Amino acid sequence: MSANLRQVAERAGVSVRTVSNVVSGFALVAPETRERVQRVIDELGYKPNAAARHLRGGRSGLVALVLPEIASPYFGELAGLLADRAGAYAWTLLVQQTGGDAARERELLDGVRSQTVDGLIMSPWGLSPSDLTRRTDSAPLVLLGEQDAGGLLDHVAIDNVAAAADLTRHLIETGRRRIAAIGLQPHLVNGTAARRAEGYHRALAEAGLPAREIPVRRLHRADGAAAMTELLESDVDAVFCFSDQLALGALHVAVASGRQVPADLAVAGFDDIEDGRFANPALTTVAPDKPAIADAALTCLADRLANPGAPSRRLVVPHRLEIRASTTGRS
Amino acid sequence: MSANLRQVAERAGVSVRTVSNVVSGFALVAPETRERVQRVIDELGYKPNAAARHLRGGRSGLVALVLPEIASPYFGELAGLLADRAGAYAWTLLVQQTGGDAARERELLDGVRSQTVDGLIMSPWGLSPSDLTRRTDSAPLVLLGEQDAGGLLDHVAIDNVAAAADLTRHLIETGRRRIAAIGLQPHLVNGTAARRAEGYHRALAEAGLPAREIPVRRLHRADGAAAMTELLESDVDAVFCFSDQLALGALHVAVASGRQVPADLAVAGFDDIEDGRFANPALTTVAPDKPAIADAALTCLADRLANPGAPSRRLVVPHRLEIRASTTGRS
DNA sequence: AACGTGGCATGCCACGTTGCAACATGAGGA
DNA sequence: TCCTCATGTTGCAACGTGGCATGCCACGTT
Repeated sequence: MSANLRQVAERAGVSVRTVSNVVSGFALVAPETRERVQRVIDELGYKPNAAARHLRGGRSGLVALVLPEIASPYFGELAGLLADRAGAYAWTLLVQQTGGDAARERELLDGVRSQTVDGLIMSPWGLSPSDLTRRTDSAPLVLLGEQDAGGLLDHVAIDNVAAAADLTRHLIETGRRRIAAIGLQPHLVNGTAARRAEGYHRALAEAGLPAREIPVRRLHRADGAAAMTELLESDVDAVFCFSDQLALGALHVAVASGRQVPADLAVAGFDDIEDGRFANPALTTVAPDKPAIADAALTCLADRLANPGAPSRRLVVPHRLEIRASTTGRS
Repeated sequence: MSANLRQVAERAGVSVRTVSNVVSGFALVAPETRERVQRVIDELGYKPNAAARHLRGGRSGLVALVLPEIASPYFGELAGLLADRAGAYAWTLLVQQTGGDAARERELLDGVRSQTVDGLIMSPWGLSPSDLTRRTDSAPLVLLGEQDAGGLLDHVAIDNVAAAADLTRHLIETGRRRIAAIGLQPHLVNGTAARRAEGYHRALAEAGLPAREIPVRRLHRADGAAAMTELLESDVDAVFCFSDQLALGALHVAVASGRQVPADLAVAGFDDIEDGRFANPALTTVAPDKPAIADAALTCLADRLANPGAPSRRLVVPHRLEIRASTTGRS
């Protein structure tokens, strides 16, 4: 059991209030008093009680990161960046997994634990815009990924349409003509996959090429592998997967079944997860600026907390194409 | 701003205490009173205030997961399992990254945020046993991975010596004779790599084969790639990496430089991360029972919380060998 | 000598909850 | 009739902190 303000105060021969002033460092305290109190603080190993501060001040210093699954490399990398950078805002990150389940997302959005946190950073999959805007909880919320919530909520995303079009154009430039896309999720409300599909279609239309789409249930490697197995029977010469995980699953099946990548078949992904850089062959992908996403999300949350009434913002973060061996053949 | 007990009490015409009884569900409350109060609770959307509960009861419902980096697939997968299972204990997971830095680990071990949490689950890299036992904070602590803390702390691990020996024997059985190991971290106090090295040496000694060790700074793919680059000049016919990430980096370099895996060179890892299953070729590895690790850690923490004075335990979790194409050639 | 000023220090209170002990009520037994 | 007991219900106190208003003192000014 750690010491409290009262014990420090008694031992230092000052009032509780003065110790509080020393601890928070703000108010007027005579240098010698401050020093004496500080000595007692060190002696007793006093640490401010977070629960009391939270109750008194209304801030917990916690931010919830709500995402489908932390084990997914893209979210893992993002979580790492967020956790590191949260320190600059005196925040600690708390992880909530939803599995992409709409009911669970709604529950987390609106309460249970949300009283505990100063804000939420969320990547919703199953929630509709109306779910998002209808929420009753008042904790600031920043969305990751594209969510059309009628411009009523803060969110941070890359330009998915442009990115997908860029990547598709790259495939066309390397001579591919029968380019399939893996990764539409018709059962989800989440707009991200739809945006990427839009970019894919746009680039194909420009070049007068046909589209071919394979929907998936989830974005795991196994889904990419299953989709690729299906595609092996057709004569596609390129596959654009809407996530690197899908692409790695597809790549595995393609290579394992004897296809030459990229000679026979180009494979490209999205997200620039570390696995892709070390895949065989290395995976061409769209690389969102993840540090920028993390910074934007935290800054946005901090701004919202400081100014709850401000108009909501849509922050667009840069991305770039990472051309690697899986589409160009140079290793 | 959410309603509090007092407002519910006033509206329901009962005392604050009775509402509290209804909310916590335990004490004696007449069915009709309970129903009336419950109606008001729903009406006002009352949610218990976590800060006040924490202050009053001393429990926050938070458990800190302290690890080197959440973006590392092994830790990411483990964090996902822990986050999911924590719900069964009414816990929420909070993530703290150390980067493997000893000073940061010590800081997290002993305070700052630890007042906030009911317990810590930690995977230390840089801390010595004496650092671990010398800590002043009283929050229950469970260590992940092998840590020789003089038997004074709870920890959960697989039998790393046996696992490494098993894997090395598998390599020998497939005809390998010049087996290198990548992954010793001489600069770290962390005992895990040393245990794996011990198993590796033991199996080699049994077969009368020579050892060859390449130390690394970290366990990232890039480190495995660098180590493999070094090894390419020698004539090893198998590489045992102490993590799948190292192995994937090594595999990438080996394949990219034209080696036939597994014909010319077998590559094996440790951890059974998902990437390895979909690598080209798929990666042979030691698969710790991760769900069991997560369960053991949480149970252990809960037990310790219930009974702070109990003797500390070392929980050994099962593992198994996952033989895949990177060592056997069957894909 | 009286007054004003500014630097320090303090006491009181409230944040929302739950443990504890006490109290009200009505039923049942001596 | 009185006492006991079980069932419901209640008020008080305390967890540790920070905002607010005020008190105190020394010093400089009028």
